[in-house]
Amino acid sequence: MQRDKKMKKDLSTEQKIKDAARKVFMTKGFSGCTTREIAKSVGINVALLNYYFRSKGKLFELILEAALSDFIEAMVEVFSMDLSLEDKTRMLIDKEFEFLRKHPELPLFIHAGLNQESDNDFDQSNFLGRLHQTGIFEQCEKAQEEGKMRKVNMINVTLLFMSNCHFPIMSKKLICGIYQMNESQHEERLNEHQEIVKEMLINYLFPNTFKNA
Amino acid sequence: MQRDKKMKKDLSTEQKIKDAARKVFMTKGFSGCTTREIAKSVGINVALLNYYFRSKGKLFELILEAALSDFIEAMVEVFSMDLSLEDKTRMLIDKEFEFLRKHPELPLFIHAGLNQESDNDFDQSNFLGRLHQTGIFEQCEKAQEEGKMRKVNMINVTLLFMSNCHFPIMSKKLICGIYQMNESQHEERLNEHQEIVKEMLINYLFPNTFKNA
DNA sequence: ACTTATTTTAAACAATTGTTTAAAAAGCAT
DNA sequence: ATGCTTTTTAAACAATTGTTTAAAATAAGT
Repeated sequence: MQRDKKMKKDLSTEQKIKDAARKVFMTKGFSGCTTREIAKSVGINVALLNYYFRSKGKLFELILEAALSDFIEAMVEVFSMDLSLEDKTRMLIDKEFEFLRKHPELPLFIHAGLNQESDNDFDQSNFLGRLHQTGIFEQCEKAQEEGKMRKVNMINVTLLFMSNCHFPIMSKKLICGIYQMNESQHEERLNEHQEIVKEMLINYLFPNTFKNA
Repeated sequence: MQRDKKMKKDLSTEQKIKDAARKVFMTKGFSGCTTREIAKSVGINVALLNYYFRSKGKLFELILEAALSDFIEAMVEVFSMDLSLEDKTRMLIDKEFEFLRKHPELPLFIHAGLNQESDNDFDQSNFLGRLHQTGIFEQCEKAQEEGKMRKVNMINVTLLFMSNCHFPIMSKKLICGIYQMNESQHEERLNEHQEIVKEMLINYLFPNTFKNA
């Protein structure tokens, strides 16, 4: 009678395992760490890990799904606001940079994690549906018909946002390595980049509002 | 007397190992594969792998370094051409997309690989120096002083290019997962994105040459 | 042909892996 | 306290890991 039957306990152990697993998986990846490492960082026995979650793989899938959900939810939050598309653009980029500064390992973890998994059916959380519910697609479609927004496929719009927000964060080591920068120098570049991306994307997606550089 | 003493042999075994290691490391990452897996894919014994290269780690570093060099070299090639900055921009993006379509695992491999390593001193190949030799920095500086190019730090310029070329490739699984796309649909988005990125970056970096959308 | 150096292999090494088993400890109702 | 369930542990499992050793096969030099 594993869990699932009665769940009255304090939940703290299960949650502590998840937290530790998240931290370890994030920084080292699935095959880059061991179950014992995770257990040790919680202060529990290895067997307890398989007691709560059935296997290392199952635990990983859980963490990965949660990570995906986290960052889709950040988009949903902004899209649900009552703002113009230009303001949503600015807001999304700012929120994304802010969020990713706190969780810089997240993008790389997600992409590497998805590549590790064999099946790509992460439709369980219905991310597309959650995005649709915000009405962002209709808002864009309307703006595009009115000539206020450049007619670009929404998938490409998504790519533009994600490319310019996620990549600068995940490429930290590469960029610092090439340009021989330290942490604070990179931070400075990142801050400037945040403004660059905002201006560039708004200029490109809403060309009528800005006619000058 | 390992290697290094006399190297007259045909080299094919050593190269075959490198090729196989590159392929396996690329798709599965350092800790995602085993030395036996690599050896098997070459058709040799495991010990031979440690005979040519001293350890799994050493072999990995070699592959990673070569991968980094490969993609810096692609940039160097374009920067060395006798073209205007606008043309170099277009050329670089096209070459980058073309190159990455052939090696889609490369960016993720590099970023994940750099995170796995403890020391980030990959200055051995002197990437920055190679970039400087092309004269691209002077060309940009001159254009910026003449008001033909937006005054943006070269590190940010690098980030803009890499973000918009690398990320669309490495995010394939994520984007396909969210938007429920198959291979060919994704390919279509990618082709369109290539044009989008070209126009967007040129509009942003060289605002004088294009005043309209 | 003989000697020497290089390349390749089979086998073993000790350490670590994810997972399971069986028993102990802790909680909880009665 | 007594039973029962849930939580936690220690120990063991078989499989796999990277690496090494010692011997065999091949090539090269004379």
